This record gives sequence, structure tokens and C-alpha cells, in this order.
Amino acid sequence: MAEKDNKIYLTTPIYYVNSKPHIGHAYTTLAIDVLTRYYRILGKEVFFLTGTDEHGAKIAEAAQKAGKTPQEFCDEISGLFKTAWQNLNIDYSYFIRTTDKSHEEKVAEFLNVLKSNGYLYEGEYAGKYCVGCEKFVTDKDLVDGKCPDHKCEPQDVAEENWFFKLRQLLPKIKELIESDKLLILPEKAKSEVLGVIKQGLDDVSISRKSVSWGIKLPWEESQTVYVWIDALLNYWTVLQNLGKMEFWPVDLHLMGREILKFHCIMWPAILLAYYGDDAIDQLPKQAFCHGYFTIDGQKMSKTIGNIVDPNDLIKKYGTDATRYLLLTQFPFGGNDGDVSLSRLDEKYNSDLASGLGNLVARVVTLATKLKVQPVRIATQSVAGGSAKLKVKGSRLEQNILEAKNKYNFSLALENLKIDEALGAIWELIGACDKIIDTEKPWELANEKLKTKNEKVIKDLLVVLGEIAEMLKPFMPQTADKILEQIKTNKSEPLFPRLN
RNA sequence: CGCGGGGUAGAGAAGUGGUAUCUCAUAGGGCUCAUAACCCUAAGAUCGCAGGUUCAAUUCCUGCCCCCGCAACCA
Repeated sequence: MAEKDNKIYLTTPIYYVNSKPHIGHAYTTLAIDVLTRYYRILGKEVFFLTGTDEHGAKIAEAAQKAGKTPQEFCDEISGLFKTAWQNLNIDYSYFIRTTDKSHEEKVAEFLNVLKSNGYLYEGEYAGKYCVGCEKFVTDKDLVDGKCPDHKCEPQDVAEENWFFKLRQLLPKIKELIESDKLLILPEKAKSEVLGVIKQGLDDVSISRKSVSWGIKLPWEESQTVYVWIDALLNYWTVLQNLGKMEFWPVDLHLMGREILKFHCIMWPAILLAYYGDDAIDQLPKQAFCHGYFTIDGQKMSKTIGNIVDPNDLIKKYGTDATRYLLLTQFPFGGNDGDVSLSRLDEKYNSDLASGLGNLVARVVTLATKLKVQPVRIATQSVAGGSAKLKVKGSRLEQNILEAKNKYNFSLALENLKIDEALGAIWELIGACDKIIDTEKPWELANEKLKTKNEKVIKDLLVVLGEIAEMLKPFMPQTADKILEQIKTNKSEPLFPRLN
């Protein structure tokens, strides 16, 4: 990952407020939260941006249906996102709303520059317009040539709009993607974007006459800015407004595949138009595309009504367990992962209650029963391998080393292999359980044995401390609880078993 | 011929041109420090179907079948 003087800029997409937060939003946001916490532990300055996308005809419509003004509606939904992130213990640096005045002003400023740089021109947008809907519709919207909502045939209407010279910049974008200067991962996603470019794209209309809920075009106030332009610019306007351009450019945009095109084609294009077409150092370094959740084999959708609210999971499992359960549903960047609610219970019981929770309980109890002095834990051992064990050359040490060698924790995290990084931690947990079984440190037959057992337990406490350090980015509260228990030798169940 | 993803033990997933791996569930044994937890062992897969290339294919090629996304709310 590229660095600017120890600074890193990570983003989630800004979420469209026409629906409440669900576990898909939560997944993306969590992943960035984990990376943010990890890099901060390593001593980097991280700017983590998330927020909500609030303009456009769809929002105005949804607000009307809900009997609210668009602004009221946005305030409400945006608030739900904030609450959800608070419940999930998301440590973002800033939460942008595209209805923020400061954002709107910067968007106008940006577009003025695009215009004076010669990248905008007036053109005609022709299409079918439904009077009932008060918006342009496509053939796909129609049933038997009529609008399904209003049962009327749309009229052919042409609208004067402003267009962005996207085509002119496409060869440049293509080259940047092919050469990985604009890195798109995984490879599959890169091919998909290149495929879209190869098919050819037209210049895009960046303004709308027919949409009133949006940012006014600064030089022609009868038009509003196309929502996608408005939305993409958030990554830039926030740093501008906060005076934090030292974090620019973006190191990583994380997203699901459906919005990949916008982030990998249009977004770099408008940045080149603004900064000059050789300003590749202003472009995002990496776009990473992750899989989608399906619920019991089906896509989450409002129509099916199978959307899972992260708050419900938090109520049942708690914040950290929910973080863990969501992050381990599938290999990052791989295919879609299926979530079945019963499997979440299983995973909670096996990994968290029987795995992590039980291990902490048995080690801390052993320490208490054998009156082992609390151990001082060296912090900052995130990368693993730094703990010093008492019993040199022991089976414990060997098992721990083996467990550590199986996965490279840091490398996994830096490559966004979140499931693998967690796998590294669970290898350690397994190694500890095995060693307790073979060493039987609860036996107190004689003094010699007692001394040996004390050493074993101290070592286990040290490894437990390491596990806690590694857990910090994923389950911050749990990590602190474990460290507290090690320090005080007071055992308290971390994850009560579900029945 | 729209485009794309996928079909591997009961469930969920890895994986590779040459003894098929992991997690959960199941069975037997062990242990008793621990959240009926932990440890060991076992059973369980003709790797979707049919052809082909090869000394050798689950892995490469061809055809077929089935599931699921992309066009409509939606990361």
C-alpha cells in the first residue's frame, strides 16, 4: 500500500439512503474499520471515511412515499447508519453526508474547474419521459410500452444537459488499469472493468433538468448535478473541507462489484479532468471489490424481504461477536458468501464460546488456582512472534511457532485477506488448547512439577496476551477484556454459549 | 448463442497434472483446568454428467445438465 508520509486514506462507499443499513453495508464498513485499527496500531495515521449519499430522484420519491420532505427523510436514514456504526463500534474519522453544505459548495467548485478545463459541453439527452413519474424511463422500465405505475405511454422528450468528455479519457484510464497504476483487485474485477471499457462508453451526462433533489449546477441553476458525480466527489470534498489534503490521494476504495465501474472509470476520469490528464499521482491507488452476501442462497433484497439488519445480530450476539461472524462468512474478495442464521449460531458457539472464550477461561482460572502472578504483557506485538516464552524449546514453543508459521498475519491483513488473518489467530488458540492438554498444568503432585506448571501457565498467559493484541483490530472490546483478565487473574465468560 | 460466478464427504468451504485438505455436525476413546467446553482417533467424497488430450485429470479441452447473480429496490 502506498504511503504519503505515514498517512493512509481508506474509504467505504457512501451508502444510498433509500434503504436502511443491512449486513452488506456493515461488512464493507467493518473491513475498513479493521484495516484502520490495524494500521493505527502500527503507528500510521489513518483517515477512514464513510457516510451517506442522499441526492437523486429516487430519494425524493421515497421521501414522498414516507410523507416526509427529502431532507427529513435523509436525516432519518442517515441517522440509522450512524447508529448502526456506533453499535458495531466503527471508528471512522469522518461521516460525510452529501447534503452537507460544505460538500455541496466544493462540488460546485470542482465542476467549475472541469468546465473551465474544457471537459464539459452542452448536449442533448433524448429519451422517453413519463409524465406520471416525472422522470426519464428506459425500455426496461416499461411493460407493453407503458409505464407500469401510471399505465401511460411515455413521451419522447429531449433535454439539454451538460456532458462530460469521458471518451476522451478512456484510453488513459485503460492504460492505467492495465499497468496496475490504478490497481483493481481481485483480478476478476479488473477484467470486468477492462471489459466494460473495451465495449466502449459514451460521454456521460452530468446534469439533470428533471431531478430537483440535488446540487444545483453552479452556472445553470435550473439543473442539478447527476448523483453519481455528486457522490464520487465526496472522497475529495471531505479532505478539502477539513484541510486534510495531506491524506490525498485515496489508498483504498473498498466496495461491492456493482459500483466498481463508477469508481474505476468515471471517478479517475473526472480527477484527471480536474488535475490534468498526466496527474496520475492524484488518482486512487487501489480499488478492491469484495463478494456479496446471500441469505440462505438468495440475494438480499427488499422485495424478497430477507434483508438482515446488523442491529438484530448485535442484539443477539453482541458487538464483537457480530463483527467476527460477519467478517468470517467468506474469503475476502472471493465469491459471494451465503449467510444462514443457524450457521451463525454454530459459528458463535464453536469459534467464540468453545474456542476463544473457553481458552481464556481455562488459562485464567488455572492461573488463579495455582496462584500464578499476573504476567506483564508486552503490547504492540500485532505482527506476532515477539513474545518471550519461559519454557524454551518446549512443546509449547514449538506448537506456537508452528501455528504462527501457518499464516502470515500481517501479510494477510495487508492483502485484505481478513479471513486468513483471523485464521492465524485461531491457529494459536488451537495450539494453546493442545498444549494445556499435553502439559496438564493443573497437576500439583510435587514442588518440581509445580514450578514447571507455573512456567507453562505464564507462557500461556503470554500467548494469550499476544492473541489479544492480534484481536484488537477485529474485536477491540474483547481484546481489552482479555488483557484485563490476564492482568487481574479474574475469569469472566467472554462469549456465553447459546443453546 | 446476452454477460458473469458456481456445482468437491451430512452442511459450509479450500485446493492441485500424480497419496483429495479444513471447519462444523456424527461415532469411539481420553482428560477434568475450562463456557456439557478441551485433546486423540475413526467413519464419511466414484471432486455435477458424458466424451477427449495424457503414462497419469478432480485439476487441461469439448459438449451437456443444474444452481445463482447482472436488466427492477439493493454493498
